[in-house]
Amino acid sequence: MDVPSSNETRAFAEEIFQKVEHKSSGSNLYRHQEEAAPMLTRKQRITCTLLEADDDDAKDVPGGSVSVVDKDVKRFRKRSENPDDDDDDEGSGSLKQERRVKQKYSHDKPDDSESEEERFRDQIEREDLERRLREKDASRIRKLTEQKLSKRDEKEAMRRANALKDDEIRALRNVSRQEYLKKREQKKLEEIKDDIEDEEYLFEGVKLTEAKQRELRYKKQVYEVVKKRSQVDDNVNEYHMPDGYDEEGGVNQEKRFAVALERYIDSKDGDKMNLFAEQEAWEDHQINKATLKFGSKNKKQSDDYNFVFEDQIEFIQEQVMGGVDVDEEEERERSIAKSAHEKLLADRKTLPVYPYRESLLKAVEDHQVLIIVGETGSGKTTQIPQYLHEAGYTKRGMIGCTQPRRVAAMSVAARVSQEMNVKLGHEVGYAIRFEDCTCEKTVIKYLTDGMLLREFLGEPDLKSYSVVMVDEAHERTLSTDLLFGLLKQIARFRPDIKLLISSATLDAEKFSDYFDCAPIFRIPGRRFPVEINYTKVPEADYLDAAIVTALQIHVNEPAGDGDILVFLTGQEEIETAQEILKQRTHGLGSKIPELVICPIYANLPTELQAKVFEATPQGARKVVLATNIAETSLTIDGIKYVIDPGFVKMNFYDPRTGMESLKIIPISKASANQRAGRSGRTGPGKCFRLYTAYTYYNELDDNSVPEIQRTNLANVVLSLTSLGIDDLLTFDFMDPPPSEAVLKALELLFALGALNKYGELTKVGRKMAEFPLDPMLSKMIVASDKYKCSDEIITIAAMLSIENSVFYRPKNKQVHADNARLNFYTGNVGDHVALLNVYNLWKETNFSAQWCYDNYIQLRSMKQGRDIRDQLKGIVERVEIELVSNSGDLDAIYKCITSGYFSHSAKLQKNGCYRSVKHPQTVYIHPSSGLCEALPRWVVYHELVLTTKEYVRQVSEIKPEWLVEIAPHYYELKDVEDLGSKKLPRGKGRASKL
DNA sequence: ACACCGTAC
Repeated sequence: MDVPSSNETRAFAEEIFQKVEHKSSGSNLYRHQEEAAPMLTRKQRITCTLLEADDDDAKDVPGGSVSVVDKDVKRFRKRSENPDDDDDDEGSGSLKQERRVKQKYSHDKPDDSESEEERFRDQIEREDLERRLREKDASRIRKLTEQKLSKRDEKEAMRRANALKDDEIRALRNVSRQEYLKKREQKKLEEIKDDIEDEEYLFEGVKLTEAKQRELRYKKQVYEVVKKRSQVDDNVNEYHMPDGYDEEGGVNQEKRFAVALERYIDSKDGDKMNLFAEQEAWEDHQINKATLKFGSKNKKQSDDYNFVFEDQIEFIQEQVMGGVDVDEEEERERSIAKSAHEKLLADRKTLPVYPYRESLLKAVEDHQVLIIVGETGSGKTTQIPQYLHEAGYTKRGMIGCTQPRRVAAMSVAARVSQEMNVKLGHEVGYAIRFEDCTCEKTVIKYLTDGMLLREFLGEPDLKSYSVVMVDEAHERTLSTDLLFGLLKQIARFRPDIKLLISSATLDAEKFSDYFDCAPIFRIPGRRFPVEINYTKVPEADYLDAAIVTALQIHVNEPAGDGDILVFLTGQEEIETAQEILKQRTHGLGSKIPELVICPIYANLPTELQAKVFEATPQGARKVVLATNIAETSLTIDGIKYVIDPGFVKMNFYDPRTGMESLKIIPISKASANQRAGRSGRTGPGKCFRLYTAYTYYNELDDNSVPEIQRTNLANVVLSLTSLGIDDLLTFDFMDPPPSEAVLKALELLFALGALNKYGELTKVGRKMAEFPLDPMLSKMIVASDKYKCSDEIITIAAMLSIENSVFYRPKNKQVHADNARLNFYTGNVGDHVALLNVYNLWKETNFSAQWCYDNYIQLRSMKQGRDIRDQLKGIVERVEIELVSNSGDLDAIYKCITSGYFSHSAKLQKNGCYRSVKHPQTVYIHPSSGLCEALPRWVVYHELVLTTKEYVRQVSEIKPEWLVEIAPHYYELKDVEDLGSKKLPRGKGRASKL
């Protein structure tokens, strides 16, 4: 190959240029003229030579091909003949300004004392500066021109691609699609054959690298498979080649050929690499599918999967790293590595974070708090704790790394334990609710952020930790936000503890500001390019637009090249979209390839969720209709297209009314980028945003409202109070919650008896803080001691914490599901007792899965409920509440519920709606409740949610006199005495003293 | 006439 590419030359030249400029700036230049001047000239000469090598562009640079030194001399001669002629050059504004400054500077010096030589030197300096500025302008212009050119190329490529699509559409109309596909496939086949022959000829007698050999083998395999299929299989629909290489015809062949040659030599040209990587990824994919299809399906699959996975990692590395030395060395290292573990170690070195190991350790050494910014896949979560361990930080205590999700904590811990070649739960462990997989030996501990928060309660200085890393901090969960405040606090009196805040966002300055200007350490990520498309005009109906877009992609893009992911807002919307898609694809029949529709949302039963992870059948395409669950919580392989309508359903809590509202709101820019990124996980992807670019740049917020500002804080306030933080209004939150919400929480805790009038924790409050539940539920459990029904109450508490996912109600079987649910309401009981019945009946069947299935109950939620119940049982014993059962006395249970929920009372009105007592407001019983038709006079409810109406959910009937009996500090007799009268109670009289 | 996500010693 010839000299460095033009890009490289230019970059080098610019770099030198900057150094020169830096060196010459300021007064230094004048103080060390003798030193500086010759150096300048030499460096300039190098720059110039380099620019000359870059011949195409050099012509655009004024004077670029003329030797600087010669020019200088000429210009000086001219100047010395005509020293006052200063206006022959037309500089930019900044140039002129700089010149003026310079002149002023030289005027400051007394003119008469200046020797001729000094003036000469000064002039050279000035000329130098001018020339440099001019060159800078030139390079900017050059860059702009390049950009323009590449844009033009892009347009051209797009035009060609569109022309092809038109072709395809025409083919669809005129010829039968089958015929068209067949033809195209044959053409493809010929192309592959040519390609293989070409390469074989080219590489004849050359010793090939292993990768190259494999590549050739793949190509042959592909050829065989395709040939076989085109001979045997008449159903072309099931399989055809992707469009990717039709677009550029012969030119592209050349490119591919060139790339094949340069592959291990020239890695600078990103586009070529992408093109190749895409093709290779496709080939790998196809071969894998072909081999999988003929192999046994149930076993050995994991091995095959691993094999492919590694190959994919390999090709990712080539994209990121490239370069002849590194690659071959790696190749050697890999082929030498025999055991799986050695391979893991080799993989570790290929992660983007690896080159930063030393500087990272240095930074951690020098600073107590460090903000780490790195894209997903940079290896920060798995590698950094290991580096710190290797550097000896674990001698003083554990390294804790928090994750917002349980699965993440578990899987990362498993991966790291493999890499370190230790058993999971020994040196490397994880801690999540219900599962503590650590021991005394544990030095690296992955845990959920909520879990670390709980650990704070038992160990307020976290002395067993030497390093705490808060991962995925940009997600700003309630727990991470609290951890920020607490960690910042302990960092002050524990100078030995190190804090790492890791985030994927570019908004790291905010984190840095919060942690007293902590330094930001950036690790470049590894990612495939994602092409982003906006709509031209705003779309009125995003659901319809999403469906149309999905079908467009399905028809226009080659089948088998990647699946589609659509972000919708909720279960109902997903079900609607599913039906419409089914209808439309059914209407098209066999004209288009098969479209597999996979819904996914958190409340979908596990068996149905699994469908989304199954491999897409050959020749078909999967379209995944997902809620926000696909944004962060789960990753689906094979997604190439993302459709983003730009909306999300979010929960907002209004502390004034105590009402939660589920609102569909536009997403944030951060969210939009996260969604787009889901398409570029395993190869180049495309994202279709169903809103305009203007909307994105001008109407979307940068980040979503952090959870702490839109949630009920009762639990948070109780936890913090039990940590001894009593002044919550001045607590150092990164984004403080509205003070109204804090006050509301304090008010509630006071009413529940958890705090005294000085805001201090009471005995009851201390007990309540032990429970990982809402304070109202905790109070209910604490009160059960008095009513002797703790056994039932902890079941109800456990069931209420999973309330929304107990009953499964699919759209097409709503009637069946509703009938099944009625069985639990026999005896006209409230929702609380119905939940108790569900649990007890399930327990009687010995926790049968079949029983759940028969009764439209979610097994997953029930299991979770059982776990929570077991945990509560343990805590109940510890806080010395007697565990007794009193199943006969339902009134005791209702009274117990009232002890926690007296503030959530509502009274029936004449027209069938309810009016909440404390903050007068019209509410309705949620249609899912068993009491929505019975309409009892007085009820307590678990929660108040605004969806389409103000609904109260999980309702039980109570007697009004209980309110006064149980909460005399909250209700007076006159609040409930108008029991018999039909008159509406006046709002004025009901407000009570606190 | 109806439900986003995730999490808690």
